Amino acid sequence: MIDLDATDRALLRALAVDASQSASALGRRLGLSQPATWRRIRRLEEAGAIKGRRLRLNAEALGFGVTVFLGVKLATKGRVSLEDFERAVSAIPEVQRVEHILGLYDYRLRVVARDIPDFERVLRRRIMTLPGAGEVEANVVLSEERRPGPL
Amino acid sequence: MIDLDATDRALLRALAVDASQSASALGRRLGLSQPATWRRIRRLEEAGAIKGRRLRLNAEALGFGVTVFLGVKLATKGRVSLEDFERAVSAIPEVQRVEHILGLYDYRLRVVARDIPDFERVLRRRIMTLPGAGEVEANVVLSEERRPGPL
DNA sequence: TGTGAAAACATACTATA
DNA sequence: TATAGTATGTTTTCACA
Repeated sequence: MIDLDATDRALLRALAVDASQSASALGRRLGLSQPATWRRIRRLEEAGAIKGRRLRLNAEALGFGVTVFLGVKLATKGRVSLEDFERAVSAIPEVQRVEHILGLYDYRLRVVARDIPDFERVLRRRIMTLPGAGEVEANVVLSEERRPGPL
Repeated sequence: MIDLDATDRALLRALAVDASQSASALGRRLGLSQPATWRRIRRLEEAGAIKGRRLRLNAEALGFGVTVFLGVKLATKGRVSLEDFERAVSAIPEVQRVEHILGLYDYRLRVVARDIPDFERVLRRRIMTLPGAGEVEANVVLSEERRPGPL
């Protein structure tokens, strides 16, 4: 585990909200020079605290208006079946996230589709045919809010 | 809805995986000049296809080893109670995502905590006391894979 | 689209605690 | 030893012809 001082935490908090801020702008707000800020960011990357930068896409604007969470229960739960399931599910482009969880369902999948008929196609042709897939529960996402998290 | 040509889609796909690529490096791979690449990215931002850039943090390395999904059923479901609930839940720093969904539960919350005792504290002091919160189901996340999604 | 100024990144070197 | 600052080269961004 990496331990951070207050400045590192402030940096991560600021970058978690908007990663397209310059080191000099960030440093100015924290009372740090541009190279000092840059070095801290680099150190956090090397230490593994920062895994990378991702684009936040607007799925709706790109024609993917339907997001659904699927709870999937496996019929058989050996080590092999988990790996088979994960491999097969990773090959479905509409699956945006695969969560292996503890509870009533074994996996939670975040699936993005153009519309409801498109989602039905994915569900019937892709999800229901997954190796080992048993019971499936679907939850349509009405709205969603992302927050920076603790720190 | 924005419509994209094949080059735009290739750009978004590449940036969705790693947003810290320069316009010149991206353009080189796509057979595009640096300014042309840069202008396309800018156009996609202005059109709203790109909402921003986020940092991918390593929660475990930062001492937040426990991620739990909570399904929350509201006791009363008027318009006011939804807004009250959402406002109150947004004030909890450990809540990383709030999903309003259709199904057995009304909301799904992604909660990040340092460890299980820390999670219990959040659950008892913060979640159970939310206005209108009824039944709560918890699913500990064992592992997780993020994928670029369709496009 | 290509060019060039302005900005940001990245590194060397020095100072300070 | 660890992290700050100043100075400076390099790359990227971004506007304009």
